[in-house]
Amino acid sequence: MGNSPGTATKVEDAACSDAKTPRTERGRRTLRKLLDAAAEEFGEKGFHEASVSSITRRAGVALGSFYTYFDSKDALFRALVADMSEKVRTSARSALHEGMGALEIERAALAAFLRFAAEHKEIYRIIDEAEFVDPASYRQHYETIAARIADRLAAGTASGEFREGLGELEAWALMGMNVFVGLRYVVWGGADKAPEEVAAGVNRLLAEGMLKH
Amino acid sequence: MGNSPGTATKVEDAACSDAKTPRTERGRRTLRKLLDAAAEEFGEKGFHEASVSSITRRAGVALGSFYTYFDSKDALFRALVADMSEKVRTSARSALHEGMGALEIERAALAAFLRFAAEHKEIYRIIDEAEFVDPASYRQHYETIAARIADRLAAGTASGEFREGLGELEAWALMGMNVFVGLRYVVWGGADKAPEEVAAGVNRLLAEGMLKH
DNA sequence: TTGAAAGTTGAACCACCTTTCAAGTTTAGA
DNA sequence: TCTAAACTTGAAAGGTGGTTCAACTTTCAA
Repeated sequence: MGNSPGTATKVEDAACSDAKTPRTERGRRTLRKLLDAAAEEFGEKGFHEASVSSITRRAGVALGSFYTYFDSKDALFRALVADMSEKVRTSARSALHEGMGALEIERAALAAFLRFAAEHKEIYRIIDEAEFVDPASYRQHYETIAARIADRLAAGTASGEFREGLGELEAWALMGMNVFVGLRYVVWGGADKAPEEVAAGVNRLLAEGMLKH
Repeated sequence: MGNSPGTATKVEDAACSDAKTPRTERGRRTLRKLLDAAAEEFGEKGFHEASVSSITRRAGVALGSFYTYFDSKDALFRALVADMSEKVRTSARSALHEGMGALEIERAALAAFLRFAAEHKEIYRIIDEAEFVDPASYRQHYETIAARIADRLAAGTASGEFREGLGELEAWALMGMNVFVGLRYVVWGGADKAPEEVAAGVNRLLAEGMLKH
């Protein structure tokens, strides 16, 4: 998965809520192998088709070792959702810089999300399946993102760039656009459109709407 | 489920692709009981938590009878997805009338979809789960709807109401908005906002965008 | 009325997978 | 070096639930 040291730490942090924290270097390596194997396995097969034995086989550890680190298959999935959810938020935030205009911020956040999704197509399947495996995290994932978008919209209104009346509804609408164009042009691909092109198109819709003139 | 005769026929039609068509009146009644029970069961529990025996119990028929009508649990689910997908499209189309403006059409279509979702909250879970159980129908469902939206946008441009440059990307963005506001304000509810209010908010975003003035 | 086709029934079969466990190996610190 | 804790191992327990099947009942047309 090619983690930078920074994000690697994050994975372990997020996972620790459900994982039994390893105390040795060997333990940390095994936990990491399990998490990486699980991300691949769940991404390819989905939760129910994926099996613990197949995950341990992929990770190259014994079946029984799994239960040294996780209480259950469910617990592993929850740890993964928490981790992916955190990564999505981080990727968008890292694209924002001082001095950007409100509209520019929305374009940059979407472009960053799309680039992230291109490298981690599993997120869609993992987040989507959380609706069934772990509804609470599913809901929290989207509510957290919507809240962050709503904050950005309010800031845009405060700075005089956005009109009045942009609230939760508009945040959800924007989030829905972003998720769906990511599904269509990044996950389903077809190399149809580049992330920047998609982000620009959505941005224009946000700025001008659809009416003539 | 309170089917009008029209939609009831549709259910059977859609299901027939996978179901073994019953030849007697009694058979048609049993098939219908199974489909209705399955919609409830899958909606409440999701595909994997739902069990064939629980569906037949709910329908009041013997376990073995299930296999008179469907080859497998998967086949039943596919029949249900086809049916639900058709119903969603029908509900939006039925809200459109002659002489409506292009923007008005979008508002009416969204409002109709939201009202439909309010009465059939199962659609979200069933369509969403198709991503894992039957990926081809999942994809087809959204591609079909996006194509229909794109047609409406093109018509709006042709009539001079919408600007140039509205294509597939904008159709997917619009669809994403509609799906997500439906999830937030209808499926998750909270009686927070009425369908018409949601549709009006999204419509304004479509018309004016977010910029000041 | 009658018999062949359609439909019903539920116990049993079976394949699959999560989880446990007791015995063995490695690690880390004193 | 030595030992207690951490970690590993894979066979097997235990459960679940989809699917089959052979005996039985109902329907329908001739």
